[in-house]
Amino acid sequence: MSDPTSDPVTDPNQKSAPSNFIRQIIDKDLAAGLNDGRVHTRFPPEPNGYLHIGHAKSICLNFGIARDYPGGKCNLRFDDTNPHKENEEFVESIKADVRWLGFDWQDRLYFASDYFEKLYGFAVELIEKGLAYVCDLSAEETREYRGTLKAPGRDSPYRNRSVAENRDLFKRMRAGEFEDGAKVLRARIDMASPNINMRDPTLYRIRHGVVHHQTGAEWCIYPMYDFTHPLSDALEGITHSICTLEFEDHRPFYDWVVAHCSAPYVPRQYEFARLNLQFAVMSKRKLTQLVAEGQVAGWDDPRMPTIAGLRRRGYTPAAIREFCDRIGVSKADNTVEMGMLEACIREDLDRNAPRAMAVMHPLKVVIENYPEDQEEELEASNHPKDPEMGKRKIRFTRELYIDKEDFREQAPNKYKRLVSGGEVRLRNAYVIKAERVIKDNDGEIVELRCSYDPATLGANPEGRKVKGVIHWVSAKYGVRAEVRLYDRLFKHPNPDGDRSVSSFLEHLNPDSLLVLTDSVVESSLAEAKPEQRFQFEREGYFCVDAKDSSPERLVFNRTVTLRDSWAKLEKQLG
RNA sequence: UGGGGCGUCGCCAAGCGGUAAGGCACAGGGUUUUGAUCCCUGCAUACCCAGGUUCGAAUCCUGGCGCCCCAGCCA
Repeated sequence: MSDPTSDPVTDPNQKSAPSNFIRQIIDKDLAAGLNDGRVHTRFPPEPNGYLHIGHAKSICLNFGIARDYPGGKCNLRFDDTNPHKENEEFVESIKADVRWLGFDWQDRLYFASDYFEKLYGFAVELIEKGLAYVCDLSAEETREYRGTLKAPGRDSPYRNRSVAENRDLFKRMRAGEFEDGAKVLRARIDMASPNINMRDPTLYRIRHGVVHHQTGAEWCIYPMYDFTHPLSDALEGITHSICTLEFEDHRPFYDWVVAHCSAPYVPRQYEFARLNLQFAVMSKRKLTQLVAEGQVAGWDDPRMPTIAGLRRRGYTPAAIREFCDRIGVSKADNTVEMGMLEACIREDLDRNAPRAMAVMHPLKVVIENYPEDQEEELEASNHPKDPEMGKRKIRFTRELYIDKEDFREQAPNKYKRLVSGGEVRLRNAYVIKAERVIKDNDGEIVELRCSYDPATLGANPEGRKVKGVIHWVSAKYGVRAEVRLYDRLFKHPNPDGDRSVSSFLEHLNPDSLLVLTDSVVESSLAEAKPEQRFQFEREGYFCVDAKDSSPERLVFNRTVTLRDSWAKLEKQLG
């Protein structure tokens, strides 16, 4: 426990993932002696946004396969063919997130833009073979000529240009002789194909005036994804090119490209179902919108389903990996419940987070029979089941705070906390009894006067049973802190699937963030460092905010609450 | 009146012709100085529907039904 890297749950290299249909395909390929026994995958993000939990599924799949098969490799390759939407910040965030998740691309960091020159060569090859042509149709005309889902398209009037003319025109496209949109290079396949992706898809478009984050102003023509991807895979010797279901009907073109260009290798594409999470949106367009409109504080806002957001929320890499293992990989559309993700982080943090006490809504308690000048240093264990996590000191004083939620003047019999005239155990300390309630002019309870039983430290009281245990913090030694209580960002389980509203934004949960500025935490937390995680007993798991917390002003983010059977019970009681 | 996929418990998901794994959730019970954790127990005579093949079908065949994706010079 002292060395987190020795924990099989924490170390991605010590636990192999459950099998799935893709691994079965690899097993068969290996058994058949394909690919010289190699297993080589790649994770190919476009750097046009931050990675989210859906990407984590793909990362765990691809890097997980590389990890679990002997000699397996997984490349990190940026699919950077559309400079208009991409930038270096996204490149860096993606690298950081993949690393943080615990995966390593070693020396295989690639960019599709690394291959621009080779890609150009392959395009020329297609032209030479009469399999590609320069088309002057406008975007709108191209759409018209394409036909519809049910009706075939028509051949472009430029479809039968000579090889020489195509070669010349394409060269001049590259040289910058034509304006944006004036010409494109298209594959010459079949305008009547029932598969729209085979109706002479665009290979290259002209884009002047954009600075590519990797290639600068070197190019004014950029290859399309469908052309770039299979060739990048081929160039890297990828054996299994794994992508999501929506690319399934692009596969014929993927195979066409590899077959007709003299690529050094024939990779195969396989598709799996992308992840949907309840009460979240996963499309990059929508996540970008949330950030751009300031609906959240940024890509790493703890309410975002991004890797950076989950990290800031307090999720661990191990929990996210575990989640990805548990949800599995299949081809069936799926929407996973939040409870699944929460179960994973609770499981990790229950085992690994040290305990501490923090009072969210402080209510002052004065223990009248505790001498004014007295104080004690008590011991509390950092984990109820793991003695190796050690103990810490906590200060007990005459004045302390408990949570407002833990006291009621009267309450149903099931209520196990403090009530007027009743007793309760202060965790790691004494049993106290509520003697008097002090209220302000509005009738609000502002203070409790209590007595304590000195014989109950580490011992049960004689002759009576104390049902409840509540947490507390010394008023004298406790440290004020800001606590941010996060909840789901949306109040609808499927915010972007509801056609009855004009925008998914209407489903935003107005209570997704509740900031508590007057919380008090035990003094041992004063030194807590950014990203350190704790269980605040009886409340939940919290982590020190990586950006806003400082020794002068501690800020804790709630990762997830503890399971709360009392809340359920109370609801049933009405 | 196109093409490509998918339909097994509330949510994921095994199953690959021999008689329905597992996880999450849920419900009961036990332990507990966290109403947490942990530990037991329960939870699909049933696999979208209907036919058929077979000694035997969630698995094979036929026909339906439902859902998802595709008409960017995005990925």
